[in-house]
Amino acid sequence: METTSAINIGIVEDQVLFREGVKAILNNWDNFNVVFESADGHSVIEKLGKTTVLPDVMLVDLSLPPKDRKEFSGLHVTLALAELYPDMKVLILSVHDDENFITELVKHGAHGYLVKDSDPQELHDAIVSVHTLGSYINARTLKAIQSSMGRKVKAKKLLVNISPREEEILRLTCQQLTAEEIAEKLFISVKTVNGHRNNLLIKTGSRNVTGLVIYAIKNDIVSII
Amino acid sequence: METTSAINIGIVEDQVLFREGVKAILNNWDNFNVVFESADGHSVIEKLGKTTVLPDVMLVDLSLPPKDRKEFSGLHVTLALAELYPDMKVLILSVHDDENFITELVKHGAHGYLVKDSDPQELHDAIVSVHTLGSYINARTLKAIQSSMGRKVKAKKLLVNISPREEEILRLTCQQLTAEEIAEKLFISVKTVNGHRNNLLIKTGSRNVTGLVIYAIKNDIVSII
DNA sequence: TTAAAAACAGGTATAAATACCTGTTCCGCA
DNA sequence: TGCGGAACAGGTATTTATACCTGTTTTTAA
Repeated sequence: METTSAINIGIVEDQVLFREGVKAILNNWDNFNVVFESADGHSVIEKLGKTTVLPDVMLVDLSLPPKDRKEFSGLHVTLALAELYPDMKVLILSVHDDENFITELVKHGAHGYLVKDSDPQELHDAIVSVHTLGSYINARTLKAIQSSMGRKVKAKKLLVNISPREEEILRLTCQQLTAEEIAEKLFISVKTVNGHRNNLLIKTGSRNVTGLVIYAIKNDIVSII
Repeated sequence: METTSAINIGIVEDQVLFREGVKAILNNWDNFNVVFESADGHSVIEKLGKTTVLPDVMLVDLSLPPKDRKEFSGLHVTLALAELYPDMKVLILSVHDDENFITELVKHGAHGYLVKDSDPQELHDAIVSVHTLGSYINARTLKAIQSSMGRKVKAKKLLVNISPREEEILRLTCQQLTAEEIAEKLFISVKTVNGHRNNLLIKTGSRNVTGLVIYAIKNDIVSII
């Protein structure tokens, strides 16, 4: 991957030492210009309005401290930046490697995610990647996204054998149809539908429809998208 | 991003010309070795079993033609590889830039996604990135993932106001507890639990628990992971 | 600082789902 | 080729969920 023209970088980070450290590291590379910095999420939008040189890439600390009572975390900064400056790339820096954290951020418009204990080379790659490719997602982040999307590669194998008829009834059940409605649709008796449902309960180890629905979603029998 | 040691690459692609073309391009770079190739999805697993040098990165054509009647597309190859060779990185090559296609693939274990009309440099970057970082997702792919996750975000905003008590009952309902069990757990009457459930049905526009469970999953009130 | 709204608790019928059965048919396999 | 197993269809009680109410308390906003 080649670094083309200079990249303007902004930093939103409350810890002074960390902020200065990152700045020092970034300035070690010729084509990185730190053109913006802010210590808290609240002032970011305000300060950006007064700036002539907008950052291409904004590094945002996830754990920005809420000012007053109102929450305005890295997530909110991300949301606001995505809304106001759609061309700006947001690269999250965080101490968390919690899957949910990562997924939430990416879902809300972050272009990349990096844990804070990454080495300088990783930071460099992430910035370049975010700038040139439009995103930076490493293996850890991808895994988080996949698991939050309900990747079910493993479970596919453990699938109990659901018969075609049972699957059909499961699918219709997930569409909030009652046994009676399913019976009408399939031209069979309500009792038969309930019979199949009971077999499904046993096969999937569920106690009631709730379990069936969750099973169906987990095993990609129905999609909730 | 620096290319470290040599990368062993496999190609699963039915179009001979395209396969040869990619091979020629890859061989132009010193540290890329094409060690495996296959024209269809079916023979991949079989052939891999007989191979001594396993590919680090497998390029998989998404639109592999189904052999006979049985479907065995790039998706199936991806699933099979993820299952059998968890360390192998799967990089999808596709003519489609359909969001659903991309998301499905990533969900099922692909480590990267690249449209076929990308230039050689992009292919190079993708292979290196998949190999060293464990993933390659460019702006287009990220957008697809985000938008497929995005429905959740929208729904979050349109969220009807579920009261804390209702959310609690919804959560327990999703754990396959009956109204009676929930009542015991919360030290309230079964009638009260049912009252809350009814309010939930109305608020979420559901017909029965099935709808509640799907609502809860869609809105991240419960996790199915 | 009160009205209004919403949360919370509970009640009564009724509809639906669940537990537990029987019998037939169809298919793989030894 | 006929045996075992599973799919499919149906039936009977019983349990559980749903529809539709009333009243009290707590929040919200004008």
